Amino acid sequence: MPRPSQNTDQQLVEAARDLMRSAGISQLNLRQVAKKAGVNLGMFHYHFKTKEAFTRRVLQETYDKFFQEFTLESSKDGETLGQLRGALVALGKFAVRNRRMFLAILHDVLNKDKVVLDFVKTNIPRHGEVIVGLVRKCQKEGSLRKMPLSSVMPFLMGTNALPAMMLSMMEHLEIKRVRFIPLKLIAFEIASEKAIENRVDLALSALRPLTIQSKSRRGR
Amino acid sequence: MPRPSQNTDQQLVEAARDLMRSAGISQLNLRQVAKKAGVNLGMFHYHFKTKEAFTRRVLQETYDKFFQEFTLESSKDGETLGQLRGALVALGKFAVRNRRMFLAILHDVLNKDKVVLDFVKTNIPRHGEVIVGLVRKCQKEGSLRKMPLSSVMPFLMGTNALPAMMLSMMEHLEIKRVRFIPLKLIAFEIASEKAIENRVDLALSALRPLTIQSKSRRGR
DNA sequence: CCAATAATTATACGGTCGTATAATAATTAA
DNA sequence: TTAATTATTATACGACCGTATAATTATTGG
Repeated sequence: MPRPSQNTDQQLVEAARDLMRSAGISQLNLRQVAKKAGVNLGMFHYHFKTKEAFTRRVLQETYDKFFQEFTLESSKDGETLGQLRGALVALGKFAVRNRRMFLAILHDVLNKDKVVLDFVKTNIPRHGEVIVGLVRKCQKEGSLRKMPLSSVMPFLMGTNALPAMMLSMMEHLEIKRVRFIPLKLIAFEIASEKAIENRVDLALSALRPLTIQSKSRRGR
Repeated sequence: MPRPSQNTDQQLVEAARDLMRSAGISQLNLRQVAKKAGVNLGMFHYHFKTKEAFTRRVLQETYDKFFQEFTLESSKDGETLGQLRGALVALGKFAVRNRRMFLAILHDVLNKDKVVLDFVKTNIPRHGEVIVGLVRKCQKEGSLRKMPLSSVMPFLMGTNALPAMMLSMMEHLEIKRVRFIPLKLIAFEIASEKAIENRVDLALSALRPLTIQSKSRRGR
């Protein structure tokens, strides 16, 4: 018996997600969103009351799937070092492939958005624990040198996370070339599977025992 | 014969630099800056005309001090590998010490703040070039393995940049502990000079020639 | 002391933004 | 057809921000 809804709430959310990709959630402009969605400005108050509630819903829909998508299921068989390598490569590939999303998350984290914060706080540790466990096991087995985790972990995490972020940021800023080299080429060299694996091997080789210095396992 | 200046321009710049550290340039509020400086709002227009001109000056003064430090520490004499190590350590210390500001700048970059973007685009390459030059020289001299720069550079840059960023972000989010370990302790282990040097040595050792595997130079 | 000059203050203009609300439109059960 | 209910529109309020300006203050050479 009421007037039927035209799902303006969903239209607004989707328009916002589009705009978010280029500008970030922090500088989302409600009038702009409404215009893009072809929906009246007043619908924000009708559906969501406040901007915070609205952005919460936008972020919810954006990040929900993203975080569930990635699970570090390390294969239980093989050497522990090989397992660690596999986990790091998987993490690296995921980071590189979803680099734009990572940058967006970073952006939202810096804006102290509560929704994103909750996601990050619950999801990052989960993956971290897997890596930590494997590193410890390797250290006990002697395949990695004994070093404090506070040194090892940031080092390992940085090997692929930072290249992915740097690349994503350059793309974000639409930088055309670095040192006269086209970004496209650099992107390939940074984001290729081989490059990701190489960086992991590079990092692991640095952590191996000093006595038996050798290349860490190569090839896929 | 005129009324003497109370250097309100400088007071404003310094107040802004303080505020910038916590929130970044992009969300700098002129009324807030004026209040912190104890200077009248109108002085902005008197001294700088526009906000953009003001933030440009703020950034300039902030950066100039940094660059002086960097060039000083990375141009000492000795082996090329030692120079590279010095430059990386200087950069690392710099990144770790000013991690809060780095995060703020990152925030501004993501917000596509025009002033900050101009700055980053013109100044970051300068630091990169120094490192690139040293890496190449090391590779020619044989103290580093020959590898494509596109692999080496992100790897080297990541060793200290990411730990610094991770730490700063955790502080930013007021995370109290990681894996039951107080953040203060972790901060010390990540940000100490020794830790910074260790990470550089770790990274460099991974890049050394495979035949003559040895620890990269230690000590300060 | 006075005129000239530069620095500082108080205040407001115009714009943008999130929010709010009264009026109106569309639908269906009765 | 009408009453009831929900959705949508047009519009405005109030706060904030960068910018602008007229008035006021402090200083010094003549």
